[in-house]
Amino acid sequence: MGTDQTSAARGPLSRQRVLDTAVALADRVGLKGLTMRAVAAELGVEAMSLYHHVANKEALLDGLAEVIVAEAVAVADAVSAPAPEVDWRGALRARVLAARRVMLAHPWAPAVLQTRTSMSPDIMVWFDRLLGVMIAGGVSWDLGHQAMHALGSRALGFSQELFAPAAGESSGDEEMTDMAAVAETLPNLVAMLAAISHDDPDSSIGWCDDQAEFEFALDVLLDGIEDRRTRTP
Amino acid sequence: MGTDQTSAARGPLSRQRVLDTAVALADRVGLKGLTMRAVAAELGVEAMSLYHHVANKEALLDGLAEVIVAEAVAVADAVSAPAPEVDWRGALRARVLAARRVMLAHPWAPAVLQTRTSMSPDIMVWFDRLLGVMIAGGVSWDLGHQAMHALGSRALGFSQELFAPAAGESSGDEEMTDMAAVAETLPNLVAMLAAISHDDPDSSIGWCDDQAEFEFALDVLLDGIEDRRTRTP
DNA sequence: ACCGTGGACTTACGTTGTAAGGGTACGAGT
DNA sequence: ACTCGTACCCTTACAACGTAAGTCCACGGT
Repeated sequence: MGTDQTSAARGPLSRQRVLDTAVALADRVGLKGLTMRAVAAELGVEAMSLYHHVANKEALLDGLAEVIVAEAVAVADAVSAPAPEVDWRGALRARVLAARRVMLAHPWAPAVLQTRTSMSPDIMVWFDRLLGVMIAGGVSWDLGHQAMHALGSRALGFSQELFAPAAGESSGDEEMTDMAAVAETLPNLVAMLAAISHDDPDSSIGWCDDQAEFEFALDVLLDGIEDRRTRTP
Repeated sequence: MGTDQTSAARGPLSRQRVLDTAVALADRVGLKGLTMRAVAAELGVEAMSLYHHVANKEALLDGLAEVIVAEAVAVADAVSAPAPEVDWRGALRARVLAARRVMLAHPWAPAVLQTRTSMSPDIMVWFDRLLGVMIAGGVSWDLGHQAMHALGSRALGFSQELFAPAAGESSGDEEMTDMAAVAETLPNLVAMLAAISHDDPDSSIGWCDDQAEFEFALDVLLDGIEDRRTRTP
C-alpha cells in the first residue's frame, strides 16, 4: 500500500470517471499521448478495463467532445451578456468567446471536434442556443441557418489555425539568407511584413495576436449578417 | 513475369513518383488507408524503400500538402477572372473557388493541411497571391493581413465541415420518435427545420448545399472586408 | 449454501511506423 | 581488368497501438 501508483482504487470505474481522467490526461500530454493504456494507467487500471465503459477509442473521443461542449454550454450560460433582443450580436459574441476560452484551456479539443463524424446532442444544443440568440435579435430562420454555416468552427470558439508553428522550430530553414530571392517569389508578403513592422516595430512578426485575429474575423461575419438582416426585413 | 503486381519496375523511385502515387492512393482509399506499406505496394516495392525518398511519414504528408497546394496555385492561375484592380473581390473569389475545386477532388486534403505544423513555401506562395489581389484592389497591408486571418481555411477552399456525416449512418439514433421532447430541448433548431422545409418542401433537410453555404460565408467575409476598406481609405 | 453476473485482469494478435543491416548493380579510379 | 564506393532496394525485427478472447473473483439474490 502507501504510494500505490498514481491513483488506485478510488472507487469503481464509470464512464464519467474515464472521460474526466482522459480530459485531464489530454490537457497534460496532448492528443498523441492519449492512448488507451495511458488513460488506464492514470486510473490505476489495465487498458482492457476501459472497454466496459466505452465501446472503443472512437467512442472515447466522442465522449471527450461531449464533455468539452457541455463545458462550453455551461460557461456560455453563466457569462453575463447583453439580452439578445436588444443586442443579438453582443449576445452571440459573448457565447462564442466563452467557447473560445474553453478551447484555449483544452488545446487538443478542436482537433477532436473536427474528427467527430456525427453531431452529438450536446453540440446540437450549442447550435440551438446560438440560433436562438439570432432569432431573438430578429434574424430570419433562413439567414440564421446560413449564418451558422458561415461561422463554421468559429461558432465553437476556434478557427483551425492553419500551420500553427509547433514548439521550437525554425520555419524557413536556411535560405532566409537570400532575402532578395524571397522578395521575388513572395513580393506581397514581404512588403506586408515590411509595412507592418514599420508601423509597429515591436511586433516581432513571429507571430500574430490570435485573440485579435479571431475577434476581427468574428466581427466581420457578425457585421455581414447584421447587414443582410436589415436589408431584408 | 507477366502480370507482376500492380506496377513493378516502371523505372526507379523518386520523391515525386512516391508523392504522386500517394496522392492517387489517398484519392482511392482515403487517409486511413494511406500507410507506408500500401504506398510501397502501389509502387511494387517494399515499405522501407520509401525512406530513401521521404524522411518519414510526416514528411510524406508534408509532400502531399505541397502537391495539393501547388495544384491549387496552378488551377487558380489558369482560371479566367476579373482583373484585381477593377474587381478584387471577384478575383479573390475566383482563386478561392478554384482551390475549393481542388479540395473537392481530393477529399482527404483538408485534413492533411490542417495537421501540417509549418508553412511550406507553396502555401506561402498561395497566400502571397491572395494578398496581391487585395493590394491591387486598394486594400491596405494591415487590412489585408487581417483579412487572411479572417478567411482562415476558407482561403484554401475548405471550411472544416464540423461533423460531416460519415457514409450511411442514422444521426439521431432512436429517440427521434419523441418529437415533443426534442422540440423542448432544441426549440430553435426544430422551428428552423419546420420553417425551411415549409418554404422549400423538396429540401429533404438531410443535408444542406455545401457549395451554396461555402459561397455565402465567403461573400459575407468579402463584403465585410470591402466595407472596411472603403471606410478607411 | 449456491451461483450467476459484472467488472476487473491476462494473454495474445494484427497493424502500424521505422531502426538496423545485407545484398547487388553500376560507374569511376588505378 | 579489377577494385571499390555509392545508390538503391530488400529482409528482418521491434515497440507501440487498438482490441478480441478468455479467465478470475467478489458480491448479492435466492
